[in-house]
Amino acid sequence: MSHEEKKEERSLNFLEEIVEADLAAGKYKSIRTRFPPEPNGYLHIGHASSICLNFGLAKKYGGSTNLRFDDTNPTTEETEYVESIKDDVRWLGFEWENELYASDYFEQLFEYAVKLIKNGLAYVDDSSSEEIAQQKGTPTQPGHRNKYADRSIEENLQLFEDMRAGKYKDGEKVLRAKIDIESSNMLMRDPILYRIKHAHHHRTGDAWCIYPMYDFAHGQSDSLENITHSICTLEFVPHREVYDWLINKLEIFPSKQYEFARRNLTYTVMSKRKLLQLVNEKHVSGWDDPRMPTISGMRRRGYTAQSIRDFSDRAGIAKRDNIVDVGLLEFFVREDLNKSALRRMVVFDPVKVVITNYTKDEEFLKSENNPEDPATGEREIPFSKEIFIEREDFMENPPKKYFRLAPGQMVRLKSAYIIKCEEVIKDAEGNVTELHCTYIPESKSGEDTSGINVKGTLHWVSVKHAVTAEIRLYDRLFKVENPANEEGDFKDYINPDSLQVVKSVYAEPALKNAKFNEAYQFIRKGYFVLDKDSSTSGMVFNRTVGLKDSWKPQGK
RNA sequence: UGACCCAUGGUGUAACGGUAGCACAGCAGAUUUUGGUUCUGUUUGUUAAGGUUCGAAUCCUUAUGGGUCAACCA
Repeated sequence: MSHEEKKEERSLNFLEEIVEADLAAGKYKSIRTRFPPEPNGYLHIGHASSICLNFGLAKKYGGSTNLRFDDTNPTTEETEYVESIKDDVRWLGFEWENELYASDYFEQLFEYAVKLIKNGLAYVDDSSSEEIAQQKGTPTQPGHRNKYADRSIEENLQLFEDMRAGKYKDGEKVLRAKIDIESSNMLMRDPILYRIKHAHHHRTGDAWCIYPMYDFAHGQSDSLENITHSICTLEFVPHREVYDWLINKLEIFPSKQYEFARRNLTYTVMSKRKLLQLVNEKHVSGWDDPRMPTISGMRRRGYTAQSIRDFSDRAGIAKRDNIVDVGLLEFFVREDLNKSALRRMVVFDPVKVVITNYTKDEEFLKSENNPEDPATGEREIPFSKEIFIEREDFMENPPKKYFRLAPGQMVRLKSAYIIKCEEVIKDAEGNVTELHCTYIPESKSGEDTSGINVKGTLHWVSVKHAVTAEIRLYDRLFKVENPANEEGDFKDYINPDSLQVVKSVYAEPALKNAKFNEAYQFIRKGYFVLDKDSSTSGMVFNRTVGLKDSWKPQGK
């Protein structure tokens, strides 16, 4: 029996295995992870995977997670990004143990550098950027040291102090670790530890004019925070050798780095550099454009935190390159929204239906707010002699399995009556302008005694009661699955039809009370949320995702 | 002509020397006052060649393919 139970459990990913082994071996009493964004852009769905991974791991094994901003490059980093990142992590549903900054450690890092110099493991190099690159060799050719590598400890100490004191201009000197200039790992060829940048830092202001490089900040910050498992993406694999070397020489807490493959998604790009380009060159309206794969864009689009967490969990992690079908993400939003979205009827492209035998002025019909959740109750929908239906829900010459309206055919109007199309009215050009129908009074929804069975059910809106709204329909941002892999500029593959705006759609009056952050399902159309561009003069809805549509017009 | 990482259906991810499974997608059907939901069934896979073993997706070797590394970015 316990055997059966075990088989039901989801197996561990490779990081969970490492953590369990470490815990079992008594290596740590509890684990500590960190999420270390650089505040130079907005978080995207790839980061969400990392967030879910780091916070999820700590949560699962009773540890904690720090939010640490990797802010060692003052020229690209801004407070605006810090705030958006904090918002996004909170919105995703995670709480950090401590809010920390690599810049908190600048003084400590400086002392670490001094220690290396005193031990003859770092030196000040006066070479230019080009010279250093040239002397470093190539991946297939070893590098060679220059004369500065032979400077005395005393001289190095003095020079490094002078760098800090601002005696030199940007680029005049750097501090380098003395590791192995001939290593097959280029990152071990005396990597730069500190560079001079007379730049204003978003937190330390003008206190410093030298800033540590990633390799001399990240591992040390991990160590200072007693991070047990420092999880990063694959491109940092070669950095691990430097990471370990520095921790070893500095004799500080031995944090360990583990790498996993970053999450890629089809029909979008996932690098901050590319996303920044889309924003700066106005291909999108901003970082939170609903077409962007950013957390803020997806939130505005109507994605729920739950669906993103489910996605990250289900997609899993491993060490091989991957590109997940965006359809998986859409599956999880639909799954979540189906349970929670309030149903409303909205006609996007109307054609008028006149119910010729309807004699009442109007009546109010009841309809469930969400068939998946009876607790949401019912609402009233006004019905009258003239209604709108979707233009695509009528065909004069329908194909075989067309369940909608056609001359002489009957359909059910959702939560109302069955109607029959009697006459098609056209203008001079032959366009359908009106449909004249009759209704079956005994077919009223909920009290149908007509005995008539129809295959199709349409959504509709009473003409004189309709309210209008603007809707924004989004499609994939790029025309190809992996724009980053295509020839030439990735921007050449932008989908010109990724946004379709319909200025005026017709909705049932209940939609007038739509609230922000509440999901709606426009019946037979898709899931929508109110956009922040809405005002008292008009509502604007974003389509989060369409409904799954298994109808194939071409039958056969 | 280097080093390192990786290779399981269309996609993602399991199987830890012993029946290749799960999710999405696809296909077929049932139910349905949303062509939605729900339910049922189903197609498709271990990069290749050797070796070790009673037994290999798993271990070894080689090949092939993909990725990463030559920012004073992270």
